[in-house]
Amino acid sequence: MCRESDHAMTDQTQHATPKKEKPGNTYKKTLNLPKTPFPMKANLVQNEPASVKRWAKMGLYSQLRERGQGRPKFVFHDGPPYANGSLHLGHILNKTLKDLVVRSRTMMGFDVPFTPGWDCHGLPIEHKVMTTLVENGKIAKLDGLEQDQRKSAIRSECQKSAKKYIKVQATELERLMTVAYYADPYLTMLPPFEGAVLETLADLLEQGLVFQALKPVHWSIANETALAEAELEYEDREDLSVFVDFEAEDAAAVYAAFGLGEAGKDKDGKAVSPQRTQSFTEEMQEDEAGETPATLAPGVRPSFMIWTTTPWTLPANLAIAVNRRVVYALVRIDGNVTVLAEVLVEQVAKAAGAEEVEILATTTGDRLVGLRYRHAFINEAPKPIAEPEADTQHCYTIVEAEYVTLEDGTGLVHTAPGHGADYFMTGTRVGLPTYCPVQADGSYDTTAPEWLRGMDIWEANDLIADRLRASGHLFASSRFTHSYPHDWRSKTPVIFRSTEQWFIGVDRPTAREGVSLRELALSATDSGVGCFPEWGRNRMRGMLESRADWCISRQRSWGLPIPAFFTENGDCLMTPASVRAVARLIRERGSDVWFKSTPEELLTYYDPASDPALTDNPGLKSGALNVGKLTKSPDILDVWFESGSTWNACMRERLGEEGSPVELYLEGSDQHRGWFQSSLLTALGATGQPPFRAILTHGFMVGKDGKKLSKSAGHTVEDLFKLFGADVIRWWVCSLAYENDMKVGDEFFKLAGESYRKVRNTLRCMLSNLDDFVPSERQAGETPTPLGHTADDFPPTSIDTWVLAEFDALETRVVEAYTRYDFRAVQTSLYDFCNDTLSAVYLGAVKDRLYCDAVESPRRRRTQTTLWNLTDGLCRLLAPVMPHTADEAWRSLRGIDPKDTDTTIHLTDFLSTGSDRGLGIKADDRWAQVMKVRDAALLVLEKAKSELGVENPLDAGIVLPDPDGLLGSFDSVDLADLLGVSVVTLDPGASEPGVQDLRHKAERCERSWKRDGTVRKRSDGGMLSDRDAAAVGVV
RNA sequence: GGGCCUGUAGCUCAGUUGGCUAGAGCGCGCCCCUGAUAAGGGCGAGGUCACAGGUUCAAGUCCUGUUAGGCCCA
Repeated sequence: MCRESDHAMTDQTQHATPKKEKPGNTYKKTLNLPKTPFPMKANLVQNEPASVKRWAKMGLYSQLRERGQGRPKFVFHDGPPYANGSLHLGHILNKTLKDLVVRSRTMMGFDVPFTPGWDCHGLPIEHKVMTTLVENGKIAKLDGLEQDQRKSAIRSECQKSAKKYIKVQATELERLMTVAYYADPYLTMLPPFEGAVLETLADLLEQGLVFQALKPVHWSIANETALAEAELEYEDREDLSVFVDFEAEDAAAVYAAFGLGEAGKDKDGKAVSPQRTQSFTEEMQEDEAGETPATLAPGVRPSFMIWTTTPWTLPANLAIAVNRRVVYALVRIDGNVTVLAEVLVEQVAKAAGAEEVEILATTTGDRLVGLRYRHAFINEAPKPIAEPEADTQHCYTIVEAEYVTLEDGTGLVHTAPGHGADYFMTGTRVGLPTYCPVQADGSYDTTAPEWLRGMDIWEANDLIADRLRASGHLFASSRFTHSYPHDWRSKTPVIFRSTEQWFIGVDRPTAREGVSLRELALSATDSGVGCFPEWGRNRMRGMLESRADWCISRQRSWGLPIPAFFTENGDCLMTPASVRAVARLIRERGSDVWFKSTPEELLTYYDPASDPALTDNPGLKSGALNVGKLTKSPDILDVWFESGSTWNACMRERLGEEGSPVELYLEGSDQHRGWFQSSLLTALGATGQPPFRAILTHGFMVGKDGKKLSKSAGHTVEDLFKLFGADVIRWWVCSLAYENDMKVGDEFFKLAGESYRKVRNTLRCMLSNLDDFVPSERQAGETPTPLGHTADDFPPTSIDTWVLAEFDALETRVVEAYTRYDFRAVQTSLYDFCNDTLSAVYLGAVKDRLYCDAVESPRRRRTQTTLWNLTDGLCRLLAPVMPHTADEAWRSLRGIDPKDTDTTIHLTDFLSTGSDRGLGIKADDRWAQVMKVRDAALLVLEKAKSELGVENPLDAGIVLPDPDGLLGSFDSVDLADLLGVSVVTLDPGASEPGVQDLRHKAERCERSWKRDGTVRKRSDGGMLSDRDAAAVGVV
């Protein structure tokens, strides 16, 4: 039926047949051959969950805390992942790195409490919940509810979703074998946490950093609500696009900017136009462009031409932006003299069907900055209703902005700070008000020109175009199809509309230091905070220098309410005391209380009479404040403010003063703008001190090709555990150069699996030679020196001493690497030690004495003592990386009963830590020289293989050159075993190692296969060396 | 488009303040062992240090530009 398997069977038989009986097997049973229950196959998929269960049963985390009493604390803190979906590789990376920190510092003698956290509020969850509600039709019911009830209903769904994913992620994280306080994580949606966040907000208010201002947000007219980026759907839409001329205020200044010192002439005084003779005069400025005769004398008032697809925003135009580096042309087009980007002249002329086009002069954008213009249909710059005192002196000026491009339009950008994020930034920078005459329902308010008031903006488009055409300001117009954002629910077009938002000002002085948050943050970044890697400092600085005020309000349901109240007159009540009062209530009842209680109830703990902050505000002065008439703010806090407050709401809340500052924040490099920064700003604002002593960043996972990882590609975390096991995944993470991008792919996990197996087999090899070994009671502490061996029994020249000293060096190197968070160095050091020092050198060398020496021979017992200590120490160094395997091997070493759930390596320290101090054995300095000789000898041996036909090193002897008499101090059997040969002789006169073919010179011991020169026929008839004869008990 | 970062053998990475014939592990090839055996060991072949300029007696290492990629902005 299955031919292939038949073949396979045949093959096996064929291979099996020629296997001949080796001579000497009669003595095999007299050897001490390796034996161990520690399996070669790890079977991590089954065994890891058993370990996880065992640690849970023993209460490892709480036992660690108990043991940590009195130890110095290492204050470490978890940045909260978002409670949405299950874990991905990025989480695995981040959480494994954190666990390496927790476990290594713990084993270095610190108490490292570590509370995991989750970011629970926010749009992604709310959006997902809303999508589900829309899909299953339940939304209709909710939309019929009163606002607070509707929000409460949505919030309860969101909470369910967050809880669900917290559970999913926590399970996965425990499966990853991270050690943390999973019994009581911090969740940003828990009442005490929420209360503490609001208290941080109160601290910032106290410092004068929190204020209200207008800011444009995506706005759905249909639903009268603000929308986030994720709630937009882009669809094609046809709009009216218009080219509009805005006349220059000072024509002479414009001509001067184009190098036309005297109007109509270039720098050389040459007339730019034959018709032009008259010099530019003040009177000329009064001329209307339309009145200038067809002669088109350049003396006419020039215009700045802009292009827009949203004519309805023109009433809010407050500036025109240019790019400093772009070349602009002064052009005569069909009777007008206008300014636009030189490279776009042809395109614009074509779009308008202009016939007469002449470039009169050119200049660069920087020459235009600062020129003033007149609005096409508004005489005096308007002020926002909410800010009647707004400063309008900088309106109607040419400004510069980086976003000006030459892709379409005119190279001059209509800038309405109230109607766009870019425009808003520009407006803020140059001091323009955030003017937005559009109301929530999409109609113009009373600050708009009379002919627009109350009108719907979409209707206004045509009206405005007509008006511009009539006044001669419309250069051209056309229908334009472009991709335009739409509300995901109503499918209607979205607009940018300015609304009142809350901000944390980064340039406002704190009451405490009198210095701005930006300055505080920059100086902390420069000196107060450590950065791993160091370039994080630069990156952070750059981001702090350019960042804008922090908008902390969101118009959503799933979050922590901003505890502001409004009076009937529109005055706002949000003082440190009022916020603390609400915080107290929220600590007791959670933020849901905000949506279920009246302002009066919410302010139960608030006493206006004793609030000093009210005295400055005439509208709120005690007596003037009628709590019963207040309304609640509908806004919630930006989730970044919540996570940015964890240093307080988690760390100080749980550890008190000991909880700050945190020693280390460890996240991906995207958090330079995210969590690192939000935490830094809130802490500096609230306390004046940075929340962390150092930040460590890692890079991102990329595909095999070095490109961004696609979301769907690769395995799920569950798959990874099943395919490779958590220890292998962790070993892989440990091997990464995490400061850069890291490539992922199955082959990398497989590779990690192979090197894991190497480590495992090395441990197994040592364990298998300790099967008959019982550590003695003689040495105190956790690392007994077995069976009568003390440090005195380890002469500096013995090979055991050498390897123990190598281990000491390894331990120092590894612990130091752990300290520097250089886990890659940890991994390579550990691997190299297993692969090279142990597997290739030491274990090969001591095989003979372990197998062939009499069981109780001091030499054999000394080596076992060494192996025991090596295994013990190595397991400890490996424990942070592979918690399961290290524990498994360590328990096997001590012969711990599998049913024993109380004993684990994870309650021990590194050997070099505190009382667990190692043997402190010192090896001979000349070992380095011996190892060099070894390398040279192996090379010669390799040559002998092909030249002499000596294939088995035990058939050879080696003559080592020893000009300095250095090797004489070493045991020649040690030297021979190190080379795997039968004998070593020293020759002071030789310069190169030499090989002796012993096959015909010396008999082969039937038991040890060595030809050491002492082999002869024994009383039992066998050919044995002296050592083997003694071991067997014959003469 | 801007800020920060990365590019050294097929793969993953070391290469301190510029001074080596540029290293290691994996993989690969050849060989040994069969008493760590679905293991173990030895030897060997692989590199114009992304590319192009420049500084210097000397550059993987410093400077400039180009190119490919990543993160964050725009």
